Amino acid sequence: MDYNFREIEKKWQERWAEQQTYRVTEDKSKPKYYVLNMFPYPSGAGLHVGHPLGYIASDIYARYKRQKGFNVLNPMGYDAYGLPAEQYAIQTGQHPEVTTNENIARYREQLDKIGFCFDWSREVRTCSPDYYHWTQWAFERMFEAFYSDAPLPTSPEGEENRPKARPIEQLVAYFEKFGTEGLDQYGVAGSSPSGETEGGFLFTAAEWKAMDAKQKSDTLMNWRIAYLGDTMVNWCPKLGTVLANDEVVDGVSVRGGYPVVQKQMRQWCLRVSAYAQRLLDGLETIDWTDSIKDAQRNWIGRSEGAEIVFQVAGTDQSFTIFTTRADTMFGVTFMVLAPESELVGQLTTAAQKADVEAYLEKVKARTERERMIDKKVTGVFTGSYAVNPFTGEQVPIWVSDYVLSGYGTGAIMAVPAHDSRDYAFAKHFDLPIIPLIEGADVSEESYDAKEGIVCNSQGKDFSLNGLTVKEAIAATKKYVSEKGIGRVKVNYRLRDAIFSRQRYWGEPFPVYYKNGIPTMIPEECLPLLLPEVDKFLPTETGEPPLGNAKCWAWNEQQRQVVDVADIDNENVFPLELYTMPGFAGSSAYYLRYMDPHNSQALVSREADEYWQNVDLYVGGTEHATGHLIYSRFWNKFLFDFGYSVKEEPFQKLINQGMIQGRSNFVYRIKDTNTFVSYGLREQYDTTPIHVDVNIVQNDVLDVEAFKQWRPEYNSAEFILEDGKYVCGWAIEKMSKSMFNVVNPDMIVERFGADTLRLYEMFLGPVEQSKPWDTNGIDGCHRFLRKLWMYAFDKDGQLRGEAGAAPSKEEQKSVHKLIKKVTQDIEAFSYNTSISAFMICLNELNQLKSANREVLKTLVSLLAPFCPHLCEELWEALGETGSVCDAPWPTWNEDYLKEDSVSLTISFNGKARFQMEFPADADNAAIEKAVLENAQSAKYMEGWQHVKTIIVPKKIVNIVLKK
RNA sequence: GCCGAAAUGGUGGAAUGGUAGACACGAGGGACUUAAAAUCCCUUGGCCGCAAGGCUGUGCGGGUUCGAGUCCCGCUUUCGGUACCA
Repeated sequence: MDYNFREIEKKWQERWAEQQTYRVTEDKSKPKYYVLNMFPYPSGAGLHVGHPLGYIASDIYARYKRQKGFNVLNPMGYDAYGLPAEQYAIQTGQHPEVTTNENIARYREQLDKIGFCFDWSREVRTCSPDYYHWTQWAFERMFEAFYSDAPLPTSPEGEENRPKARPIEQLVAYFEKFGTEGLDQYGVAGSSPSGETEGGFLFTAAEWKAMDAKQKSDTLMNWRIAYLGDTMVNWCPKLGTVLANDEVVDGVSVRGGYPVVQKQMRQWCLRVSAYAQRLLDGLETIDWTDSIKDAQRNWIGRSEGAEIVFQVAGTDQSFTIFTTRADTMFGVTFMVLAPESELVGQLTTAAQKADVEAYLEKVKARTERERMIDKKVTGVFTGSYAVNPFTGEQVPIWVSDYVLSGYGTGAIMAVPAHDSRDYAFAKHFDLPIIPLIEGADVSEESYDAKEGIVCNSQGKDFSLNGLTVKEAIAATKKYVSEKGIGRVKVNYRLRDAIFSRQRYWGEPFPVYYKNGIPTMIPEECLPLLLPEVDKFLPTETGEPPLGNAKCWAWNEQQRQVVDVADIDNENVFPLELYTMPGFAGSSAYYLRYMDPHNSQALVSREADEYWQNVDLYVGGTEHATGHLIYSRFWNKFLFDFGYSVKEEPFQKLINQGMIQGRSNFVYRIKDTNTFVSYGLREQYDTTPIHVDVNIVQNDVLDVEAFKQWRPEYNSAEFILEDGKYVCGWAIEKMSKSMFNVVNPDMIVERFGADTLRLYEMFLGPVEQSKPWDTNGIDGCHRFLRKLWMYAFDKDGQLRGEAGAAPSKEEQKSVHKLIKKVTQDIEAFSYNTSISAFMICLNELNQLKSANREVLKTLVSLLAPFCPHLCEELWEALGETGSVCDAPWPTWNEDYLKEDSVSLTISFNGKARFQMEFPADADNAAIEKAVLENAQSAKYMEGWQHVKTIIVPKKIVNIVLKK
């Protein structure tokens, strides 16, 4: 009887479904363990062998933990909103929901064939109203919140004294009482800074009270966590929508590759920046790789510096700059404003007006892409001068696009001697360069390093000369604060997330505009369903696709969605036409899995307290600065209001590597239909052509299949080597156009799911990117067949005597395996543990072993990797229940002890020969024996013995000298 | 530019500072078989040698150490991330 994987896998997949083997409930008698994969976007192309890599890795860990006695939550779902389905809808008129459902069905079918232990009863889809109900709900909660470092005087008793999000009513009450007076001291996060150096956005309680509803609404937008703001956005004209920074790569959209331009637009935003410090601090508490943590740290971009106020010469106007190099105040030779800065208009003199305006026009016309490719120095003088508060000197104020409006204050002091960008600018416009560090040569380039001794820095009542850069920075900060010409300031690179998209296929905002005031749909009326539209394109007037919806207005009185034609009715108001971005639905899905069918809350308190947070999260590094930041932010927000019990959502993170494709090539002789084998191609003038890897085996082309592959190759002729056509190969991205896509279904059909699972893990470390090469899969398949033959004889009878005890050698081999596999799984080193299985089985076969106890242990250990086969063997062994509940074996060190040890004897570090010693021999005895050994004498002849180093159980090194 | 990861046979990859190349693929040879499939055995980093054995070898150059693929310093290359962040 052979190993019939097709029958076995079908049988067990059916049985698991029938018996709901992987269904999990909140069982308080067991410790919990939460394993999560980043849920997939169900694309039309289906899965290729690269996709399940992470799922298999986490599935193995989930099964292992279950066997260890944990109650394991391992759910799966779909990130179902997205551009491809919508683009497809625009082209074909097919509703995105239809395509999405089809794709999901296909994904599910493919996933089911691989034998995952997902609890499908907990499946979530971001596009399902039960689900996006809670996405909308969270948005409303963020709208009704602001962020402050400390409670306000108007906060109720018992309000937590830590930086957190709080109900907006507290801020409103504060305005009622104090206006913006003194608001600064509570560290309130707002997009329009209320600090005294900024000016412009201060109001008294009386002024607040005098505001009408619209003005109050507009004002509060500056503090809400979810707010409407005018921001520069990445606008993709071709897609007709804005995109997040992580949706734009090299100035083009990730989806579709269309050009992206900068544009000022009124958008919904999330005040992620308020959480910058906590997002940074939280990294210390979680178990992620340093590379991902670093990526997030860089993205958040904390920098400590100072804000310093400069007066504009001849006026009473002033403006503030941010610098991390306060020590270079004496080297400031000009100032630069960002083109978008409001100051540009204020500071441009009449004489310079035309030049400045021309420059602004030019800058505006440049796309992000052009700016990135062409970094030549440009700028224009405003005509105004700023006064250096340290020296009283006047320096010109310029405008240039190398200064960004969104960072710091949108204005800088330029120190060309010690900043390479300022240096390039100064050289281009011939502005002075003053070196401030002893020995720094700035004739060719700037000296940017923050080290050295400061010079040329003597002011009226203040000198930095002789100090190190570090000391000088500190001294300047102190001076600036004391003199009231600035303050110490921490800046973050992290921006608020732009939260609206001009698309159809996304969560609708639960917002209507009541006389122009954005108003939330009452919580109890959620979810607000995505309306039907006839066209998925923007409207003729350029509004987003939801503008095509007929039934898209809100009747406040009836509390329901009504026809837009009713808008004349005084109770009917237009609904928001924007939809939410992709990351909206993927930001809190891990919480929903805990309690997916709850219609009263995102997650019940009880379920949340049981499951806490994700213990092991598996996914690709590409989400380092997108999803993994948004999710952490979102969860922290929910944590602040007690909706989530843990501040960090993902305790441990494993990043699986990418599976690259391995393409094959045939070589066509130019202008013929003759193909020459790889080894002979040099003799001809050939063109390499991609050939479908599925008709190539071990780099040998199936010539007949090739002729059938495409009509033009019907009459192809071949020049063979050794009777074979050998193909060339290369490692490339796995993609249809390279004909190197390997489909997991095909592998499952040919070798079985257990072989696929084993091989994907055997390929190399989970975290590492590696090419897929089907060639090696035989080895894994062979191992499973050998295991089958270990279990059964030719007649299909279980080998070995029932109840027979394993021999000492068998025990030793098996316990070695238990130890190795257990330790390797804990370290996610699956490839080496699979090797250990192979070694163990070879040892057992050497021993002519046939023992059911041994088999039972092997099956228990292999079950996480190859569940179908192990279920079959488990059943054959007469065990009841599923093998996923087989207790994890433990090893006994006694079996691993050796009677004797073989030591390598080396001389001056060079290994020469082996000697056997009793396991309990002491070092003195070993040294004596080695030195007296005849072989040793040979190597020691003419040398003098210095010392002997003995590494227990490994090596004896004799150190000699002449 | 900056940050991060990596570099080991024909290939994927193993090696708590202790015999480099485990395990697997591929290749070569052999056994069984009418044949094929399957299975089993041997060889397989390079060089020298009939052999015993020797030399050499983990991207490059130094260093620490009795001993370095592993640690330190300086490079090269590749891959990821990020980019006028003052």
